[in-house]
Amino acid sequence: MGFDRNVCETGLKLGLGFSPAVEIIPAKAGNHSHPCRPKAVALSFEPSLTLGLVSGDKVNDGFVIKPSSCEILYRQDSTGASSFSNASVKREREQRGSEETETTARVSSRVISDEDDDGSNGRKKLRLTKAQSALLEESFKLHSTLNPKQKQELAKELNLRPRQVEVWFQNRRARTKLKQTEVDCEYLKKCCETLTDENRRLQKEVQELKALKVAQPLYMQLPAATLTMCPSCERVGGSGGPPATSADNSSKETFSSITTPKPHFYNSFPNPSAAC
DNA sequence: AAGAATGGTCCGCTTACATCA
DNA sequence: ATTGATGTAAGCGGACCATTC
Repeated sequence: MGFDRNVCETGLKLGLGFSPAVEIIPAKAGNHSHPCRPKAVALSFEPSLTLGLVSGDKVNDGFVIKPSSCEILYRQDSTGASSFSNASVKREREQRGSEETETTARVSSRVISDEDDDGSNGRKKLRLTKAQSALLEESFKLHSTLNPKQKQELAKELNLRPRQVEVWFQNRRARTKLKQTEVDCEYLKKCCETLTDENRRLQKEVQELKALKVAQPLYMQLPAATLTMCPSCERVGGSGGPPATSADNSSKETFSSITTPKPHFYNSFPNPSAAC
C-alpha cells in the first residue's frame, strides 16, 4: 500500500506519541449514516492527523465532452439554469411554484423528476442513467471541478439541469474523499501497529540490557570500541561495525528516530523498522 | 481606501428515496 | 412480500472569495 500523490493530492499529517491507538469515530448520534464509515480519525497520542483532499485542478480549460446518446430525462428547465447557488436555488424554487407543473416530462420509467411535484409530498429521487453516469465519470476524470461554462455544456449534453451536474460533482468529490480517507486510515492503522510492535520490542531490549548491566557490570566496563552490540539483532560484534550505544541511549535515539518530526508523514516510513 | 452587501461555489452533514440481497 | 443494508441525489447551512456599490 502506498500513497500516490500524483493521483490523489490528499494532505496527510501524523504525529505520534507514546501510546498509539487509532480510533475511528462513528457518526453522530441521530445520524442515519452508516456506522462503518469513518467520520474522523482520532489518535490518542498527541496526534496531528489531517486528511484532506486537495483539488489540484481549479482551472479547467480545454473541456471536451464526447458525444453520447443519453436518454432524455428532463425537458430542459424553461428558465435555463441561471443560478447554481443555494440561495438562488431557493429563490428558483420559490419562483417556480405553480408554473413548474408543465415543465416536466418523465421519459425514463426508472427516473422520477424532482420538478413535477416539487414540495408537499417530499422530494422525488432521480436516478441517472448509465450513459449519464458514464459521461459524468469521464468528465470527472478530466477535472474534479467544473467552471460555469463546463457545467452548462455538460448539463446540456446530459439533458440535466446545471444544478444537477453541480450536485453530482460535489457528491462525487465527497465519495472520492471518503474512499481516500478510508485508505489512509487503514494505512495509518498499519503504521500504528508497526510502531507499537517496534516500541514494545525496544522496551523489551531496554529491560534486557538493564538486567544485563546489573548482572554483569564488568561487561559494560569494556571499551565500546572493542565490543559492540546491536540492540536490535542482539549480536555482539567487533570494532569494525557501527558503534554501540548504551542501553539508555539506544532506546532514546532509536525512538527519536521514529518520532523525529518530518515534513510529511507519508514519507516518514520508507522502512518502518527503526532498528539497524 | 475601507467596508458592507451580494452572488457564486464549495464542503460537510444530513435526509429521503431507490435498489438489492 | 417484507425488511435491512447500501448507494446516491439532493437539501441545508456555513465558509470563503470576488465583485459591486
